[in-house]
This record gives sequence, C-alpha cells and structure tokens, in this order.
Amino acid sequence: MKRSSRLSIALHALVHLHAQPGKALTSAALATCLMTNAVVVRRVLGELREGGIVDASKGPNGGWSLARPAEDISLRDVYTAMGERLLVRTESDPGDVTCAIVRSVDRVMKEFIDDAEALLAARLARTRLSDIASEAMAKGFPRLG
Amino acid sequence: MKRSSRLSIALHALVHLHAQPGKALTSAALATCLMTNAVVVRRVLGELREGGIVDASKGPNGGWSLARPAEDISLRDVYTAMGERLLVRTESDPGDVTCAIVRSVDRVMKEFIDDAEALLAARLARTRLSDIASEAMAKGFPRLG
DNA sequence: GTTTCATGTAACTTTTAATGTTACATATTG
DNA sequence: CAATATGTAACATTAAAAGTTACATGAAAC
Repeated sequence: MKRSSRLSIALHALVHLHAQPGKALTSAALATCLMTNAVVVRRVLGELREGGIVDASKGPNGGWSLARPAEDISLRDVYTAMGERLLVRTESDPGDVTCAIVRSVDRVMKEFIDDAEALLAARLARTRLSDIASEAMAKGFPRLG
Repeated sequence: MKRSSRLSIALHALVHLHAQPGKALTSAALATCLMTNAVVVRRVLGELREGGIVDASKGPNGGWSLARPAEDISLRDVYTAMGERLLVRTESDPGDVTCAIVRSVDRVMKEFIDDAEALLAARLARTRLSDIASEAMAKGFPRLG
C-alpha cells in the first residue's frame, strides 16, 4: 500500500472484524487482505484499542475483534481515537515567527483549522461503521478464512 | 522553510504585496522575507497569477503586485487558485480496489471528502486578505525596501 | 539595439513524514 | 513448555514537498 490514509486502513480492517463476529482476526490475516504489513495493522488497530473501539487478545486463537457493535462506532470515533489529521498542517517555520505578518497568518489559519476540525468531526459523526459494512456486504466480499 | 503549507506562504506574500501598493516586489525580495527560495515564491505566486489574484511583470522595476484590492480576495479565492489540498488524500492502493470493502470505504470517504471540501471552502470564504493584513499592520511589521 | 533585470521553467538534490520490514520481548492458550 | 499472537523498538524504503542550480524569455531603461 503506497499512500492511503491510516483512516482508510482502519475502516477496512473494522469492516472485516464486523463481518466475522465472534471470531478474532490476526494482524497477519488482516494485513494480507489490506495489502499491507502486519506491523502497520498493529499500529493502527493499537490506537483503536486504546480508544476502546477494538479488543486485542494474545496467544492461540487471539487477534482483533470489535469492542462494541458497528452501529455504535461512528467515523468520528475512529478519527478521534487515531488522533488522525484530515487537515494538512499549516504552521510556518519556527524561525519565521518574529515576523508580525507570519504570526497573523498563523493565527488566522489556526482559527480556520480549529473551525474546520469541528466541521469535519460533525460530518464524520453522521456515518457509522455499520453504514459502510452493510453496503459492502450487499455487494459481497471475500471473507477471511 | 521546512514544512509550512503553500497556502501559508501565499498568504504571507500577499500581505506583503498589499502593504506596498503601487510597488512591485520581486521574487527574491519576497523569498528573503518568507525565509524561502525565489523559485518557490514563483511557483506559488505563478498559480495565483493564473487565478487572476496577482500580476507579474518582467524587467527592471518588475515583480509581483495584487491584481485587485485585498478586500476582494478571500482565502477561498487563494485556496481555489492554488488547487491546494487542505484535506489529506484517502485513496486506497489501486491494486486493492477489487475488494468490495475497499470500494465501499473509498466511496464513503469520497462522499465525506466532497462534503468536507464544500464546508471548508465556505469557511475560507469568510476571511479576506484584508482581514489578515489589517491585523498584521496594526502590530507593525518590517517592510521590504 | 543593447544592457539589465525580472519572471518562467526544467532538471536535479535534499529533506521529511509515512510506510514497510526485521527482530525480538511479552503474554496467553492448551 | 510449546505454539501463537500482540507490542514495540530499530532500521530501511518510499513518495511528496521544498530547495537549488541553470538558463531561456521578455520588458524596461538608457
């Protein structure tokens, strides 16, 4: 996987977990389906675990599973748990902040970014994991063994 | 300048142009103040020129100037002219789109991104170059010779 | 017209963040 | 204790942005 957002990776993994209720999926199995690496999966799902969205268990028959129903997981929950940034950063060079113009630009941009984050979060809250899952399932998809 | 957004660079340059009405500023002079390179300035302002926000003139006493009053330049105008992305990209790996889940995730994310772009553009439209400039000028700033 | 100065732009290098990889410690099941 | 999975550190790779160099093009001043 070259350049997809961690958010997309997370959602893809979560749909797989939702599709296999009661069965823990390993990082390795998910990595194969997501066309990425097991460590990358652990890094992403590790954040979701800290956010209480998924559970992880070690040992034989261990792996990842949803911590609560897909209906109760919004994209905002996932976004927040990951500390993900949907907005690109706009800070200026630290050596440049002695300039009053730079400070004003930074301040205006910060106000904008703060507003934008709130707007985005509100929009993300409107979509739930179950919305993605039901659409994907309606079309059929390969299950993990 | 290590990692600031092109949008910040553009706004910084535009405020300088606004502060020196009737006088064209060169890429080299702006680069010094923006703590970056003249070619970077030309690349950014070149897009604004195509968007009708600034004018460029060659030869002695040439350089960059605003194409219209700062009151008539919104952050949205600048954003649009630059084809800038405030949102990080979320596409999945092209080799992965045979998976129905990936396609559903991508579709949901695309809907979200489209909505988000509209929200951000509307928010950007509320701030004008003159808003940034008047704040910066109230605090004083170094003029370019 | 020639000199000077500025933009326009191509080609290349450097830098940075994200991602991928390897290796191994830790914990859990049976 | 053997097998298996997460957790994580350390390092390598990759891709995008920015920086740099070099030079062609065009406009003003003399």
